[in-house]
Amino acid sequence: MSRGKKSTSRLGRPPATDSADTRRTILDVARAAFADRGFEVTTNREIATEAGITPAALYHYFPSKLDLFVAVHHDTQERVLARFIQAIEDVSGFVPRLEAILDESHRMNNEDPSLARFLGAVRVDVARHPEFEMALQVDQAAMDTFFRSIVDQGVETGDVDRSRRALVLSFVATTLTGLTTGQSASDRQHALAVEAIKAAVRGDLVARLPHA
Amino acid sequence: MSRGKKSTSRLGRPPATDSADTRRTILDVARAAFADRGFEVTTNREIATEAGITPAALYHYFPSKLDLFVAVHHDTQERVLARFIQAIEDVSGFVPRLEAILDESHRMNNEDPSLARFLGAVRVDVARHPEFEMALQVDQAAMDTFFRSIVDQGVETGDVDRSRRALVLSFVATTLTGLTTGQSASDRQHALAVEAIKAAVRGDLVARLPHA
Amino acid sequence: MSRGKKSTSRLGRPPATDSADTRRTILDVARAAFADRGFEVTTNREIATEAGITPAALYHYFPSKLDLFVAVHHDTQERVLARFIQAIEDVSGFVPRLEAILDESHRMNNEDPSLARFLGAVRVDVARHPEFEMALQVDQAAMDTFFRSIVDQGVETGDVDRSRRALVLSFVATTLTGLTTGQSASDRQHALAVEAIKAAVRGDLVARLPHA
Amino acid sequence: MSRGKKSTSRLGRPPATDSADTRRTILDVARAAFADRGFEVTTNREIATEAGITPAALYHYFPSKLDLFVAVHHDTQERVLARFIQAIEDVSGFVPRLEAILDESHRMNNEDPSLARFLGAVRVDVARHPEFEMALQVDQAAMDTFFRSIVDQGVETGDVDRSRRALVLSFVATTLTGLTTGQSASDRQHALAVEAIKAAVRGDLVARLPHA
DNA sequence: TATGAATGAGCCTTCATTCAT
DNA sequence: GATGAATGAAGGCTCATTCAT
Repeated sequence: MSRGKKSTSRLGRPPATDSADTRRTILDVARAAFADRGFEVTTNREIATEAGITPAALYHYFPSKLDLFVAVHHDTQERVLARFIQAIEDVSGFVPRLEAILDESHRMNNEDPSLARFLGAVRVDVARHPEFEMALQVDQAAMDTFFRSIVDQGVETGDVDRSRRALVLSFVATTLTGLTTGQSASDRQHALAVEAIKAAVRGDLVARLPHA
Repeated sequence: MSRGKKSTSRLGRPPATDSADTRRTILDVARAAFADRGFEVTTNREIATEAGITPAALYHYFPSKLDLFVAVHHDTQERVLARFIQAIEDVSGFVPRLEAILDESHRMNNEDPSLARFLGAVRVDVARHPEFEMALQVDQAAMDTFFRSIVDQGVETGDVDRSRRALVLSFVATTLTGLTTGQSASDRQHALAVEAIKAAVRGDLVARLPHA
Repeated sequence: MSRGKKSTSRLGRPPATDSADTRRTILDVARAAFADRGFEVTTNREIATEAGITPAALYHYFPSKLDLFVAVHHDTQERVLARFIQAIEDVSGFVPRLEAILDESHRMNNEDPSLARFLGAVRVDVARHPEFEMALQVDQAAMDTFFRSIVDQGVETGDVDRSRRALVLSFVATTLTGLTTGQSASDRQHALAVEAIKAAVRGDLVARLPHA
Repeated sequence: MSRGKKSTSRLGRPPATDSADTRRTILDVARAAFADRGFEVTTNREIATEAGITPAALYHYFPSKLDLFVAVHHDTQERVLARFIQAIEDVSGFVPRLEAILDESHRMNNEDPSLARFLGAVRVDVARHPEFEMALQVDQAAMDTFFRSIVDQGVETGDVDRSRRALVLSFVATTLTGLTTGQSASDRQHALAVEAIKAAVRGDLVARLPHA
């Protein structure tokens, strides 16, 4: 992620740098930092250093720390959503689709754990900084809409009972929050959690009520 | 929340009680603050003001902000665990017990939402402050042990397939994290999420796979 | 102005200090600094150092740099106005009163040049920071009222022609601005300027129009 | 204020003229900015943006912000002085000349208020930045010399009493400082102040001392 | 037990300036 | 002649913490 030569940087424009590259690097580095340590604890200096620049240079790309956070959120949300959409493209039926999403989720967590972790962290940071809500709600809404549509299609195809629409939606939200917030540390842990959710959705997590 | 007037009479309650009161107040106030805003964003001044004292006075009760946080964690964990233990006392069978825990969880969220919210927030704060890990792991372990024992008993009674022990444990962890982190804002939302988890555990969240 | 022992200060409350004293010192030191260098150029660190404390300690007394500035303005305005009022107490007639004010002005400039210089500097800083206007206007109004009343009394006693009320007021304002902004550096220069204004008011600055 | 489109034809105005235009624009824009907000508060970016270029481009015309300020001062002083000199060309006698200067001053304030305001602001900025003193003193001296010569001629023609030379000079300085610093905001206010000064010089600002 | 005065470290941000292009 | 990317220095302010009282 960093710029290679560490302390050789001097005043003025550095030779042979691409602005877009630097922006991308900042976004990636910041996502990881925000995911790991949250908005408050992450400092501009940390992000900058990891991106191979100075804190002041950050302001060349983003007008403030909050704006950077919002940009990271937008970027991440967009990427994750694109993957989800692509994952269910050739899949039909509610349960298969949810499973496809969970699998894709696991695949992404494998490639770059900071994606899911960041999205999990956002929930917390938003709760702690009510000002964020407004700035992020546009992106947030896109994801909500996606899941709503999955469930709604399940209702239409008969997979999900109409009366259980809200229930299922709540389950998806709760479960995905738990997955991103608590279980994305190790690959094995994440895989296990994904399998557990799948089993629960299929209805065979525990033995078929032997008490009844 | 604020402390009563100090009695000037020589007889009566010993001063020690006053001190214990203040400590209790600080703990309660701090739990709410940490739950709402997290460790970083919450300032000593806020806690102190809400407890009716000055920031400096905090240091008579806890040697540092971190120690206060740990104390709050210990206190909260203890109280929640006690409620959980009591909730399953007269219940047998894995699913009924899990349901009892979920119900108790909902009841507690109703009485004092800061309990669950704090426990949800801890997970995040610990991840963000590696120093916390060591200090909290003793308390954390107690809760883990509790859930492990629930599942293990389920295995023994045959409710939980032995091969699925880890899976079920992961499900409980994921699900409870999601519940405390994401769904404890409104009572209705929390109730719905609890019902959703119960349905999933019972295996009738969605229609019995018509595709199969 | 400063606290004596320079680098002996350590953490915690310093022994034997009076809060009111420190506040007074800050006010005095800040007045001089703002007068000399203006609001922008003066740093909290400079003020603090000259007052024998750290920049952070400033915030124990004033919530922000702007509030400190406003407090200095209030304090200075109050002191100067009190002196002016006292100076004209036993004097009657417009010209004698204006002369009394000019003399008092000179005396004050001699005792503590920062008083007048600060008031001169304020005009500039307000023009440069429109946000200040609101904060200072209450104090400003008191001084304006004072001068207006002097002129108005002159009108009543017949010293000032009713039709020239605005003209005289403008002269006083222009002249006093010039005095505080431009001529308060050296005592001799200030004295000369005061005499010049007096002569102009008396009408014998230059020879009685020999051209006419 | 903005620069015309660069002509791409090989014939026509040499590029040097374009450059001179830009320089002129910068000077004008900077004068207004420095006059309004002073040296400190005005940023290179503001000046550049208003001149239609980038901050870095400023450095092709002036080696530093301070040099730009000095250049603006030189330019402004020169222009104002030229107008003053021209204003008194056909006028003789001290009072008439001073009145001519005041009138011209008012006319200039009407045409471009930034001229007078800048000169008023300089006094303050110089006091706040001792480094300026040396750089500006050459220009400053020209203006001083001009006023000195006016007064000296008054002495020679008998309009000004020889013993009052310094007094009159001080009056002119005080009064002009007050005019530029405090009264150049509105045209009406400026006009009134000019009339007030004239009246004072003529000796009929207030009624002829009835107390004497 | 509690307060009030103070510190030191650190944060976000701004700004004049530099240099490769 | 001009831009865009970057730096280093500094500034206002906040905060956990300390210590005399």
